[in-house]
Amino acid sequence: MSQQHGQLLKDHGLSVTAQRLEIFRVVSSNPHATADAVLDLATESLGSISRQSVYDTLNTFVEKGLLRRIQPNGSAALYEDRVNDNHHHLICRDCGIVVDVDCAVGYTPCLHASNDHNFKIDEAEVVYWGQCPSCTTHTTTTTP
Amino acid sequence: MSQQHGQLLKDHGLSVTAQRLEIFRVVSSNPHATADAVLDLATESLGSISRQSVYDTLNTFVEKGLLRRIQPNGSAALYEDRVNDNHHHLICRDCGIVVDVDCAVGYTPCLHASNDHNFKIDEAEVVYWGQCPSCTTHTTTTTP
DNA sequence: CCTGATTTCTGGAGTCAGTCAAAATATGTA
DNA sequence: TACATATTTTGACTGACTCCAGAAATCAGG
Repeated sequence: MSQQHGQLLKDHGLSVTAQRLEIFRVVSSNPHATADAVLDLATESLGSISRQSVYDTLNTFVEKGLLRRIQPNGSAALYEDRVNDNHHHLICRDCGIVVDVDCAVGYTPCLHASNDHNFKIDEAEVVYWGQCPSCTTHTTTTTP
Repeated sequence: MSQQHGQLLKDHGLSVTAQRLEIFRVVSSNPHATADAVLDLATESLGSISRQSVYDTLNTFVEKGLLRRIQPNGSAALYEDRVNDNHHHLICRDCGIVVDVDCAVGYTPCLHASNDHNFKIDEAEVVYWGQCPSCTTHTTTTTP
């Protein structure tokens, strides 16, 4: 498993280090984790790792396409390892929880704008905003 | 014109102030402006206005449905006054320009997630990322 | 196993987007 | 015009990064 991750890093021209392997592992097993959460989790298992390394590594991974970064409503950035399917996100306006949803129709319909204005479009970002089940029940009315 | 805006504010139960009128005017004539841009522009024409008022007013307007807020991945929130049609956005990764696009199919198809996880979805925000025509010609390769 | 290159650590400074709380001021209605 | 309410100002403050730079540690190729 780490074996595979190591290979993945090499394939992307990155040297293999304990920190990188661990960060990748943490994000894989904790989708939608913040940088801070990654720092905590990696510190736990690794003994210690610097905040700077976490940010550096996360950024490198996003650049190389190993991870995907999502940044909802002003909250901290979240990282996930599902990079090769085009799935979208459902975000609760109240508690901020993020849930994956597969692409509405399956065949990336969202990649086609009605008029592309001659842009070279490479990604369609879709965010569904709403209220999650638990926030719905907690608040009888909307916002008091 | 400001006359109309004043009425609009009253219709939504808001008192009419110079700041609000100006902020509304600025957003109307500068669609996709950030809060900071609004602050700058309003300061220019008004002489002075506080950062706080800009944020307060923008939030109030969004709540009242006078403005729409879009929050693309990784950028500051943008504001626009087209609130009654469901249109989407095209953003250039290089220069950051934002262009409106009408909804792909016309009948808000994006409002249906493949699985809504019992969320009460109230909005689907779609952002197409790519490279605008002028940035495409300026850069022969991607990023040097 | 050596060596050069890459990565990590440390710690501090700086930025950006947005928020807080209390005091000062303006608005609109009686 | 007075007054209660709504709005704005002020200025500090927060969280989440980002950048810097030098030293230490680690990695990978020969």
